[in-house]
Amino acid sequence: MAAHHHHHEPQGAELSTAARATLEKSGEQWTTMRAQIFETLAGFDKPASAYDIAEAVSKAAGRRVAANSVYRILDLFVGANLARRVESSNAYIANAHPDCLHDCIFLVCDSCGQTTHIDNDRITSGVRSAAEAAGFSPVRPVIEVRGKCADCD
Amino acid sequence: MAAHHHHHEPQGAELSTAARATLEKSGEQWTTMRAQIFETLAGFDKPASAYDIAEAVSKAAGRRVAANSVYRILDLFVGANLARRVESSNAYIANAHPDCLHDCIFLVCDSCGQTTHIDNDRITSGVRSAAEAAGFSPVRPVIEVRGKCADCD
DNA sequence: ATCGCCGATGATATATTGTAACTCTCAATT
DNA sequence: AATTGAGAGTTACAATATATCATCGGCGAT
Repeated sequence: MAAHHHHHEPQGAELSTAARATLEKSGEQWTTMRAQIFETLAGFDKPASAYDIAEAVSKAAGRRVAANSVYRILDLFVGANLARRVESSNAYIANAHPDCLHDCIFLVCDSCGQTTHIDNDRITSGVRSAAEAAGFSPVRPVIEVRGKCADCD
Repeated sequence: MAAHHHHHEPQGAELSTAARATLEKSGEQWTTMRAQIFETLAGFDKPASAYDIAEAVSKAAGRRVAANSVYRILDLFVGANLARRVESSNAYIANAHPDCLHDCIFLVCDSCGQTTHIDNDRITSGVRSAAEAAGFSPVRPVIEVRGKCADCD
């Protein structure tokens, strides 16, 4: 790994607090709905689709929450780096350290769906420079690896 | 770029011939429908969705071609390396050199949709080894970069 | 030859994922 | 009290993807 860089990986309530701080710092409100969606997303152990989240929040809150509300809020979260979208799964995952910005790499297990995330700045900056070398202005690298996790292997 | 490696990039009829050879080598038939879909896909200048292809083939052939047939054939093509799926666009692109196997990197312009493909074995093998180092057995790296192409920049 | 099998395709239906347009509510401000 | 604007709800729809069963045509075995 390139630059080490120790994350203290907050979980549960502590993670929500960190997420809230980040979101508010960007001028957005931390509403009840947003908190519920964030906590639900963080509670999944693998990437969740907007519909998974809508269903879980509906059940937990005892009232119907529509998918489009979930999408709005997920988009906001992705923009604020509180969550990431896993493109090859059409699903979202909470960001364990919203305060620090990385291009990240997801390892997605095709058999159990577990998705882990690694940081490797040497690789991601290599991808960015290769794109630049081709006359392209990179905005968002999408680097995901489909395969088998250690447990399923 | 790592290992240079000259592709003679076939186009049009020549590309179809190469695709046909590759597909038949893998024990599959090159049917009229498959040829039409391949040629249609190759005719697009940017990634095409299964529905785009279904529509174009329907128009060209004067009969209705259903999306699911297109999906079946695209899956076959992807499996045989005749086409690639661009995950972040939910779309497909013809592979200009079906006879040689690469992990490839797509540069997708968010403004015009143009998608170019680069090969860089140093990067892709770096991604594979990073995944392996994390106890993961990589099968298919998905490396795409969203951004702006030289023309739109 | 004809019967049955099989791969390819067609037809239909449905599931999943994602957007658009408009409304409602509530709280801050005027 | 009226105005405004952000957040959330409602409804409708579009786009992407899969499942199931039917049909057709070739081809080998009887």
